[in-house]
Amino acid sequence: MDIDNVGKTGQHFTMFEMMAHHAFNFPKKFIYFKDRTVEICHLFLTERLGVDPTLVRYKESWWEGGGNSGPCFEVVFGGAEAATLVFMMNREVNGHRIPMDTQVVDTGYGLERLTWLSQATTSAYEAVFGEALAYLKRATGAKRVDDRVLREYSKVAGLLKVESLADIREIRQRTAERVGISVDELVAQVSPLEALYTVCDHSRALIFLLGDGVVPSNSREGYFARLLVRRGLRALKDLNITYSLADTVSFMIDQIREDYPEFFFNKGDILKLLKVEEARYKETLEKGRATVAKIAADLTAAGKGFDLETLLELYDSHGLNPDVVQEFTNLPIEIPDDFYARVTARHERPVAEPTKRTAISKELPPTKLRVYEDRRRRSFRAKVLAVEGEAVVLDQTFFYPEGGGQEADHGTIDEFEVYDVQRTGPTVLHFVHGDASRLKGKRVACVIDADRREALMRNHTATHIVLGAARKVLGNHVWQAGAHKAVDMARLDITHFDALTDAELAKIEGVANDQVLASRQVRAKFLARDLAERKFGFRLYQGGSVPGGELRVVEIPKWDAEACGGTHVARTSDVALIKILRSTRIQDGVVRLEYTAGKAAFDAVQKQSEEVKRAAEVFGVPADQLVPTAERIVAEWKELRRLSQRATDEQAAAKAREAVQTMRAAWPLVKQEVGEGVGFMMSMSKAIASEARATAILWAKAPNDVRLVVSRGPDVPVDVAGILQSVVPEFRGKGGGKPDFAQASFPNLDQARAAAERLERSIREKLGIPSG
RNA sequence: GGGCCGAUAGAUCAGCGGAAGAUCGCCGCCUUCGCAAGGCGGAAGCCGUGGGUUCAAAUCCCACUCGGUCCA
Repeated sequence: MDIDNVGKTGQHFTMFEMMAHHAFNFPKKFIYFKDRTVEICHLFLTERLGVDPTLVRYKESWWEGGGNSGPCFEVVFGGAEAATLVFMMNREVNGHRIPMDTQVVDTGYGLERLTWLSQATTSAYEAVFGEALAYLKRATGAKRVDDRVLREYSKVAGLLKVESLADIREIRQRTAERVGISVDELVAQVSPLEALYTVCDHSRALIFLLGDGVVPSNSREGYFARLLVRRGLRALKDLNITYSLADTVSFMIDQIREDYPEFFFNKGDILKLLKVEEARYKETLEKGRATVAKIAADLTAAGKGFDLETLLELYDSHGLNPDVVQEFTNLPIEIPDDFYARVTARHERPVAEPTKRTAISKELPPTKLRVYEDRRRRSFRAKVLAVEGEAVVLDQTFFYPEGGGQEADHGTIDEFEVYDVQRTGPTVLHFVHGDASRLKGKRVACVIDADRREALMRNHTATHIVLGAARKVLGNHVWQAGAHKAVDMARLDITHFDALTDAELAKIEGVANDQVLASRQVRAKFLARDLAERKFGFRLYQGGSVPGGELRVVEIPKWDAEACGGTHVARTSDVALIKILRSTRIQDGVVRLEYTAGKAAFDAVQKQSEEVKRAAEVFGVPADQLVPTAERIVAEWKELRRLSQRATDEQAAAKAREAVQTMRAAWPLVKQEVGEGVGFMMSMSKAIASEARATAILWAKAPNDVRLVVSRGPDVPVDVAGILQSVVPEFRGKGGGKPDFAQASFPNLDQARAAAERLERSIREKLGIPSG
């Protein structure tokens, strides 16, 4: 869906609510399929909604997706697609299409379109956003638009495929003709309404996005949220009213309170996110204003206007679309119809090749995964069913295969060391060092590395605790955006609109450890999906959605509940200690927390205090004096550096003055070796060159070579760099510079001296004064 | 996940191979009954971090960190 069209066509929405009915036809239990589905649909439309049956058309075509396929019907009327009926009956296996045992009916009805079509309002927006629109209209005092204009407009729009600005222009053209007014007049009438529609639509979409845990950012769905906010704000600006997007959203949340109480509950968080995003856009615009002014000045100086390339660059790199740029400058701007397509084209480059995965081709026997039966079991016996390379397949296992961000268990199978455990379908692969093929068919003794497993369990439970703590401290918009649990460290990525302050971090750490001390139970149990969702809500899916009708729910009562397949300790107190090590903003809208639990946390704390102690020893002060001492010493160091630089400058200037004044020549020329070092020499050279008619040739030893500089005052008519370049190669030197300042280096002092001699002669010659 | 832009004085930025600049702000002086404005002077910089190229790097190349932005 092209969000550019929202508001303009009378029927496009950013978001739509879909209603549906499904039927799963199991082999032994047939419910209904094609004919009956179409019948149900038709009855619903004509009898329930009262749509004229002659307007409804059913278009049959073929649907494919997610490895499945089957026939489908598009249900179209009034030029708009109102529903889709899909009949899944095949599945793709190795490029072959084979019939499914269970045939599925999957339908979708667009609520907004049905509302529109059954209410016969001037546009879909009027039907869907009746009250919110009224709210905004009161604020704008928007002139009433002739219903006839709107009706024609959306009728024409419905007939055409809308893909570009050109299409929109055509719609306007045709509508204007039909109503009998000019295009300009039409646009003047319609555009305030378009803006209103856009605001309503985007506000609603944002409520759902932000309410479902999306934080505006610069990537993925977060970016979509950002886009909606920015477009919404621009539309509001066009309307010239003082309402903020937050006001509109707030009003709408109240409106839909009954249907969506969870958004009402999270209203504070949603509005907070919006306000942050609004402020951020304002900042971007402020910066943009300066950028545009600068570029405009450069372009004017060059006698040019804004070209396409500049506009693309401004939008792509600075977030300023051409409309905004036009507001900031008086220079004429031309925007081609395909501007946004060109932006997209800029990004179209060969995609990175997909990472190759060594797939195990053969069909392997399934493993009975028994980890969840007993979290304390560390040794067991099992039968080896197969050995594939380094992978051992057992008939049953208590090893935890890597998953849910938790690393795999290690241990041994007989004398073989298990270094990784992975799951492929129903099979668990235990990777061992060496050739274990002789174990095939035998019963083996398996032992899990207990320390490792316990560390992983603590870190995993700690992750649930920290997530709950972050949500408590930062707000309900916090969701898990990724997580990894290793042995000595765990990390959790959370959605949040800003980097964390030290205070917030300390608070999260504190709250998390309170939960550890509270010694809450950690319960894990399998629940039917609908039951689990009803009890805990969609917050369950912190690690993404989970397939299957049954979920394993890990619950810390009154704190956190997640669908999770990991291993956990029995009580939060078993985590012992949570130490947050650091937090970084890994991208806009996502903050990464790194922490450890249990023994590793203790080690981390001990290591930190060890380091503080050692640092204190370096300064020779007690540990509690470390900070003030470090501050003092850095301040002193800066002061000393400054003083030393000033002293060098002063001494060098004095020496330079002395050397120049003793000369009493028309063109004083100082040539000498500087014993005080390269820095001193540079200062001196600069000081001499501040005399209008003076010239300096100085050299000094550097660690690896000898440096020489030639500098001259502004009145001396000599290109010292030119002379230097012509003289230096003869003495195995290299260098260059500007007409009034040049430098070179030589391998040793003798070469430098000889070069200086020659330089002096050349310069004197140029100045027309005798040598010596 | 991919692309592009950026990081220099407290702030905003210029400089884009020859040892660091402007404007605002700050401090002092002049002018004033006082304030603002004005005039003169001054302080203030590991030129994001680490490597490389070069006689020479804020400047060119590579990596990293941080920020901005666009696209899927």
